[in-house]
Amino acid sequence: MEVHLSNFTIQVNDNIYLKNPDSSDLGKKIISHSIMMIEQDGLENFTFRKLAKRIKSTEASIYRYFESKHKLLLYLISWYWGWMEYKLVFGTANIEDPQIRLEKAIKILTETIEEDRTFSHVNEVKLSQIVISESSKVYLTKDVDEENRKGIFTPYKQIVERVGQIILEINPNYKYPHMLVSTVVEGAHLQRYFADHLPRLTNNIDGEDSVVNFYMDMVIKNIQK
Amino acid sequence: MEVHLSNFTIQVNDNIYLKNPDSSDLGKKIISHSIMMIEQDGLENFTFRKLAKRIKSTEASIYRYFESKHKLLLYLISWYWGWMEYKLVFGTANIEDPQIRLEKAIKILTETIEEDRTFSHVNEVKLSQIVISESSKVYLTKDVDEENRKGIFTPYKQIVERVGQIILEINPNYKYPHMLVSTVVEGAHLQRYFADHLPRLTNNIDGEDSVVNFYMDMVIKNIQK
DNA sequence: GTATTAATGATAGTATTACTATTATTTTTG
DNA sequence: CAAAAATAATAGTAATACTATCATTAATAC
Repeated sequence: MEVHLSNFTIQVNDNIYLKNPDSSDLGKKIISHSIMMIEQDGLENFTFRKLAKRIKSTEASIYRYFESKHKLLLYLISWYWGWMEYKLVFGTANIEDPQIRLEKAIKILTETIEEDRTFSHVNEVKLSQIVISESSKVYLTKDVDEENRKGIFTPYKQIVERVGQIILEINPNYKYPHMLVSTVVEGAHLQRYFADHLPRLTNNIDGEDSVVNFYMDMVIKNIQK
Repeated sequence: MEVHLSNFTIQVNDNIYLKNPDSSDLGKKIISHSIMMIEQDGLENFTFRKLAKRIKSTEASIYRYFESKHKLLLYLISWYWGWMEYKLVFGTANIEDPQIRLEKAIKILTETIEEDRTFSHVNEVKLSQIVISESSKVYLTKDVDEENRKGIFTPYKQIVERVGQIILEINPNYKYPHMLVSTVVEGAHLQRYFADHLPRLTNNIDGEDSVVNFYMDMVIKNIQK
C-alpha cells in the first residue's frame, strides 16, 4: 500500500536561499537539474554557468535564488534531511515497542533510497547519491561554526536527537546515543561509497544488504545493558 | 622510554609528486609550511601563490614538486597513513595475545595524535587536524577510480587490511572486518570534528577520551562470537 | 677551478570560476 | 491596461589554478 500525500512540502531554513526555489518554475528547474548535474559530474565540475545553459536561463537569474554554489548544495542536503525526518516520523509512528521502533529507524537511515513520487521535482535516488558523496563537504568548511549558528544543520541534528531518544528509551544508561547514531548515518554513506569505489575498505556479501545488516547489528550490540 | 629512529623516512607513492619533496630543502619547506597553512586556513583558502610568498619562493618552483594542490593534499594524507602504519607496526609488535594486540591497534587509530620528533619537518599534530577535516576530500572526487588504480590509496587499505587480520585471528567467522575497521577510523575522525564544531552530533564525557572508549567498546562487542 | 648540469627565481600570460552590476524585456497581478 | 515583479541579455572583475619562457644561482664532475 502506497500512500500519497499532497499539499506536503519539505521546509528548508530560509537562511539558505535568497528566494525560495519552491515558489516558481524556474526555482524548481534549478533544483531538479542541479541534482541531475551534480549527481553525474560531481560538485567540483558543476557551475552555475553550465546549469544556466542547460535550463536555458542565465547565471544572474540563478544567483537570485542562491548566493553561491555552496548554498545550493546546502539546500539540497537540508532538503534531504528534512525528507528523511518525514520518512522517519511516518515509518516509526504507532510502533509501541522501542526496540522495534529503533530497528525500523536504523533501517530507514541505512537502506538504499528508492524513488518517492510525492515530491515531483526532486529525484530522491540521485539526491541520495549526492548526499553520499558530497554531504560531508557542507560541514567540513571553515564556515561551519557560523553556519551552525544560523541553524543550517538543525535538520540533521534533529534526526540524531530523535533516534538517540529511542536508544535512551531502551537503555537509559547508554552513554553515547548521539555518537552511535551519527556513526551509523555517516558510516552507512561511506560504506556505500567504498563499495562502489574502494571495495577493499568494506565488505559486501552477496544476497544481503551488508550495510543495513552491519549497522543494525552494531546498534543492537552496542546499546545492550 | 622514548626510542629515536634515525635514517627512517616514510615512503610515499611516487605517482603523487613530480619531484620528491624529501629530496631538498625547498621540498621540505613546501611540506612543513603547507601543513601549517592548511591547518590554519583550511584547504579551500590555501593556494600555491600564498605558500610561495610565505616560503619566499615562487609558484613555478612549487609546481615542480606537485602538479596541483590536490596532489599536495594527497601527499600529506598518504604520508600520514604511512606514518600511522609505522606506529601500528611498532605499537603492536611482540604482542602475542591477538585481543590485546587489537585493543592496542584501535587505541593507536582513535586516540589524539601527539608530536613525534622522528620526522622533523612534519608537525604530526597539525597534520592530524588536516586529516580529520580534509582527508575525506581526497577520495570524494570524480577521479577516485583512476587514482585508486594508480595505488594512491594503498597505505590506507593496508591499515584496514592489517587490523582486519587481527580481527579474523580472534574471530575467523566475523563477516565484516574491513567495514568495522574503516567505520572506526573514519568515525573517530568525524567524532573529533563534531566535538569541536557540531557537538550535538556526538557525546563527550568529562574525564575520559570518549572517542577511544566508544570505538574500543564497539569493536569488542561487534566481533564477539 | 672551471664547465656542465640541475635547481630555483623572475616574470608573464591564459582559461576558468565565482561572482556583481546594469539595463532591457517579458510575465504576472491589481 | 498600468505597475510591479521576475527574468534575460550582456558586460565586467578579481581570484584561481595553472603553463611557458628565460635568467640566475647552486651543485657536481672532471
